[in-house]
Amino acid sequence: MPKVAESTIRRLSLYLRFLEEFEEQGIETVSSKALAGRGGTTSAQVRKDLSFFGSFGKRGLGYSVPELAGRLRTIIGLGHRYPLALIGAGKIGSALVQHRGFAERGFDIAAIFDRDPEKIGQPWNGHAVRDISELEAALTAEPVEIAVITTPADAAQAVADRLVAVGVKAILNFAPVKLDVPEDVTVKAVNLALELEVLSYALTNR
Amino acid sequence: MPKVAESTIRRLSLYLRFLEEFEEQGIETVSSKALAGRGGTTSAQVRKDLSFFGSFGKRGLGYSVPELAGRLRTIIGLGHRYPLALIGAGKIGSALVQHRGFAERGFDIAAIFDRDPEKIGQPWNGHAVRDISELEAALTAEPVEIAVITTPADAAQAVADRLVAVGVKAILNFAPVKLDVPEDVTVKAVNLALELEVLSYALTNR
DNA sequence: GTTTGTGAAACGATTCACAGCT
DNA sequence: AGCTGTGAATCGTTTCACAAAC
Repeated sequence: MPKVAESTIRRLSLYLRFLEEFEEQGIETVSSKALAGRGGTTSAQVRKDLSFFGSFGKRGLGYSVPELAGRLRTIIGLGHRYPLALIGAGKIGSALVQHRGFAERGFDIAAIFDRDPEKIGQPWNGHAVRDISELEAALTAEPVEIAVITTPADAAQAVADRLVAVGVKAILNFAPVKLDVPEDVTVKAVNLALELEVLSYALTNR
Repeated sequence: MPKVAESTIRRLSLYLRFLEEFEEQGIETVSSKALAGRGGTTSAQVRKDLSFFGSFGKRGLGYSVPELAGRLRTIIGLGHRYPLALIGAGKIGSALVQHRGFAERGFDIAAIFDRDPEKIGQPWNGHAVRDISELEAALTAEPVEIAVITTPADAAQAVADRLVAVGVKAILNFAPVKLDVPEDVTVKAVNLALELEVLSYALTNR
């Protein structure tokens, strides 16, 4: 398996989106230049990104839109749907559950856990909220590979430990703490206030 | 003004958080090693990051916690609060409005706009939703530097154009499209499905 | 003639290692 | 003795440029 930078993978995901748009429009063939123009990159970058995984184009012609889309789905691992566990039935959790973009891209929220007795058992955005104490039982019966943590910061590490114990291998973490996990578990952190601080810096330094 | 990588700015924001924790604990002085251990980096990285902006430490001793925190606030531009305009009173918007982390870090949602007549004028998470047609008038009367776009993809570029026209200089964009803006306007994109796809890739390639 | 695929070159970020203060 | 600040070395990513394929 080639060792590839995350920035490359992110661009591949974007290329896939563009290819799907081209597919809808019935466009059969696309050049690296056209793909690059659609996102904010260069044709050389597109070709280099793809070259890590193989050679999918025809010289002089470009890439077959459906073929390249299929290849990218395979590379990224989108050949099947992913059930997700969501821990934390709060504001962000609610937004994610309702978020159309997840299901559209193959990610289904399959189980929701919270600690708050007022929420447990209640219907919530069309799902039932389960008691966090059932986490082990539920995720043993129906395992997931990916979990999303939207708990407060002080609960996140304990939740992560329990997820890892039941075999979760990837975590999307919205809690503003660095999670400590075994190295075969992948964590992606999303920190919204941090993004605003980057904007603040940009505003300040002009 | 030094030209500094975004990755450096992101780490500075994290260092500031850690310093604030140390401050609460009454810790007076901290070494680059201690700051590094708290986030996931190295002491050399911490010192290099700070060195772009000056020399704030004492050799043999480390950094004064309150002083360094103050310096970082100045560098990042957190010396004052930022009013934000939010465009799109949907699920993600709702989560952001309620999100404690924004206000905690100095960002206040000051105006919310939507296109949906059912939402306009309604109280919504403690704020009033205004008609998007009032955007120019409202943001001229009370300008903001930073706006957050949570509209559907197909509305985002038009909204961005209007924001730029009323002087917005930084945009946090949750719509899954690349925004085209003048080069003096900074855009940060947040694409949640993309983060899951990065996890999918990691799961697939082991 | 056009566009890919890819080594080589350029660029950028991180890590090293040590001189210089306290 | 301990820890910072920083030039130099290393490592990784992007861009260039061109031969090969169609």
